[in-house]
Amino acid sequence: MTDPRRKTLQDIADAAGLSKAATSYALRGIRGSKETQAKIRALAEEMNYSVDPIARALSNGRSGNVAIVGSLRDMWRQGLAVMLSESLREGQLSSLISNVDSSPERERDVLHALARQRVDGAIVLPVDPSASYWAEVPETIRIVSIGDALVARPEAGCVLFDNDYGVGTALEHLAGLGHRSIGLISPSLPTTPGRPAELLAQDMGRAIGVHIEVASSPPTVEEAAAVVGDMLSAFPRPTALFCLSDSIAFGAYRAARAQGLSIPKDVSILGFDDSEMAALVTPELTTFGWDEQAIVDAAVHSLTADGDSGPITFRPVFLDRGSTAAPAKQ
Amino acid sequence: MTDPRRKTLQDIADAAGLSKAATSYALRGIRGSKETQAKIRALAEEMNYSVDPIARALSNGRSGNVAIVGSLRDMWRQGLAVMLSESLREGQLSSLISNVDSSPERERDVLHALARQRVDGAIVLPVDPSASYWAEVPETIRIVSIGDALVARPEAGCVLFDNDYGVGTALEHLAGLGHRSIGLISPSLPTTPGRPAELLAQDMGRAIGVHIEVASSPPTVEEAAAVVGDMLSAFPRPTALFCLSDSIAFGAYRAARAQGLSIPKDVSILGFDDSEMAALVTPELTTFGWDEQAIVDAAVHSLTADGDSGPITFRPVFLDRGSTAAPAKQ
DNA sequence: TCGCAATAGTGAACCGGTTCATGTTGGTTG
DNA sequence: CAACCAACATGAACCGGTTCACTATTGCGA
Repeated sequence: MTDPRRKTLQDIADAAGLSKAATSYALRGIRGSKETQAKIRALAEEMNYSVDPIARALSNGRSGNVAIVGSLRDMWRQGLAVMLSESLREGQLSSLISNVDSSPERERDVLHALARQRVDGAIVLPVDPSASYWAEVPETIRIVSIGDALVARPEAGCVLFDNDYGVGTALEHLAGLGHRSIGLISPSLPTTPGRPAELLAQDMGRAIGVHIEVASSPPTVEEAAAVVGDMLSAFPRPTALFCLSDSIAFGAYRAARAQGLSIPKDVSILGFDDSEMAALVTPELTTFGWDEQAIVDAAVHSLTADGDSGPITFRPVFLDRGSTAAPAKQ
Repeated sequence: MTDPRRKTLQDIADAAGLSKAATSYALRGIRGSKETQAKIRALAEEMNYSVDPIARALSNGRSGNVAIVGSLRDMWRQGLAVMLSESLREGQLSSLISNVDSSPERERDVLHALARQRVDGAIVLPVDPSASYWAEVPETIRIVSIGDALVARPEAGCVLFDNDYGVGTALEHLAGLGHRSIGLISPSLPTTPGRPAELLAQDMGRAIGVHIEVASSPPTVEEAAAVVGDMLSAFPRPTALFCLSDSIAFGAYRAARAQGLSIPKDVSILGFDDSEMAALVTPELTTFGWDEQAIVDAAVHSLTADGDSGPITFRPVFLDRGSTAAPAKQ
């Protein structure tokens, strides 16, 4: 591809002895006789022509780019982002990936940048689903959120998780083992009120007589270790930890070990997401798994399909491995 | 942002009572009096105007997009990709991330797609650095490769790893413990000849009287477990495994356990990359760490800086933890 | 044989910026 | 006072497609 100059539509038109317009239509199979279309296609192939996506974007208003925005510091979300971008590519869409850490400010900034970036849509793993800035993204940009519905943008598509089931199963499991004091560590913001999982857990805990203490932590092993460390130094400390992401659970492993607590004898740990590493730590992490590909497909479908197909909910699968047990007598 | 219609340059020009041209120059501070520039800037701010990146791209030939291409299935590379995109964003560049798994065919396809995608440059973690398709990307697209130099494209920037040091240190360490038969599992292609790390290891092994058996594996825990499983079922089996990525090392953990081998008593395992999980598995993984941020900065700088600044080489840091020991008497 | 619709193809306008070649000022200088 | 040079500002062309409104053919049924 020594690329002396990119071929343009005009070049093809000239070679075919047709007008630019006819060539454009033919290439897209919109008008013109079958023979003309075939001829033009062959010619384009032969001359190694391909439409300039930028020119097309300027002309018809769609860039073919989709933004993927979220807190992409833990491995599960990073993996999901990569899967999303792959799925989008199959639909001829490019993906612009932006990590916003766990910061709502960065989320807001990235969204504003998006508005001028001319993306056709966005798939988001929202940091703050209740923020008002979601309404500030132009309606022309279609949004699909994963994990939480965007309150300020009810028309956005969403792919939800069955928190009722997940939290219910987790609490039943732990309560069934005899735990009465559970720490819940969530990757969401401490300031965000009314996040389903936490509230749900507290309600359910109250119903079955289990005390639930809530904390939040950035979703990296290191930072979670610090948060969990604090929680475990309290007295009396919780006998079980329900971590809403595997990365946080791994941080809990580290914190527990740093304090000389053995898992699951001294403290039970429950994760969420079933990352690649869950079955590899010792003891193996009890966690919840997903069908990630199905989640990805649902999100992409919801973004690209015509009618908006209401929220879709996925139910996690409980994977009982080795990191929970009955609490030691205290 | 109810966005009745995006503001255009013409709107600003009209509001300012100036021509489109003058407005364009003023906004970019290229021409016009300081007062005019300030006035226009203020007006643009006030009217919530921002240039349409697509129109600009069409006009001046640069899209402001950079592609990040590589085998992004292991956590270390995924993390690196996210860091790269963040660093690029600080330079006002958007990043298009494409995973090509470990497949040279997909790498080629993605590169071809890139050529028509109008990216300004690409940062690649090459799957097959010796492939000829690297030369097929138009010269107008600047390329920086991380990890290996692209033989077919000598003018590309590159950020290299000090394989001499890494492999040397690893072999010395293992040989020093008494290992005489080492398995080397690399994430690169089995078909790719002359990859530095493997050849180096074999040369060095020969020099110090250690047998080195080479295998390659996709960089996911699961797939690596299969490859290592085969290696460990051979007789006599290697007493130590040098895995060229942590993900592969974790796969080796799984394979060793599946065969009832204890680490490091029955088999020593050495990783590479010092992922977040390395210190969390049991026993803690002995591995090599990087200054990822420095690598990212070097790559981005090499892509955006004016002169091309020759290859930069990073030296890994040996992190001796608990996954290696002297081999058991056989 | 006529009339009419469907089909093939065309020139020109448009998307929203950048840039070039060309005015138009005002102030300095011989 | 004419001549000249900055410094500013401008109209028009351009980037490479899409699309609209319109003309020239064709084929078909009445």
